Amino acid sequence: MLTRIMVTPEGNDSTRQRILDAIRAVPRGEVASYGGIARRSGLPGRARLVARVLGENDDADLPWHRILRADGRIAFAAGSRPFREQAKRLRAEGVAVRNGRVQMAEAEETLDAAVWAPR
DNA sequence: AGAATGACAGGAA
DNA sequence: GTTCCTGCCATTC
Repeated sequence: MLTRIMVTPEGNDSTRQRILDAIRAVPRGEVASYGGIARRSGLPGRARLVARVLGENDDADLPWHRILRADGRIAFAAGSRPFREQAKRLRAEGVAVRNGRVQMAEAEETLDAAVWAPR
């Protein structure tokens, strides 16, 4: 039916797939923001969608721990179980985590270069 | 239909 | 440097 085709917004699986791919593209030892992933997925301004997809994800191989808020803070409540787990995984990759946050200004640029730079 | 919620972001204070 | 407030998007009550 036409209605069915026309109504499909973006909550479909292909959109989620693009987001997951962008997350998988983040190199080990690097980090990215929710908004950054959204932008690279062709979905500027939909950081919260990225967060939702991550929350519903069940793939153990997905590097979910490399995704932080734009200011470098871990998105989970400080001290919570997932919060500690994320900090642990990041440090395991050599990422400095200080008071639940990392300096990601440089990391973002480095990442952009790694992902987008032609050379 | 209106309000509340959340792994967000950006700018103001 | 931080904390606060507003805007956003999608989903759930």
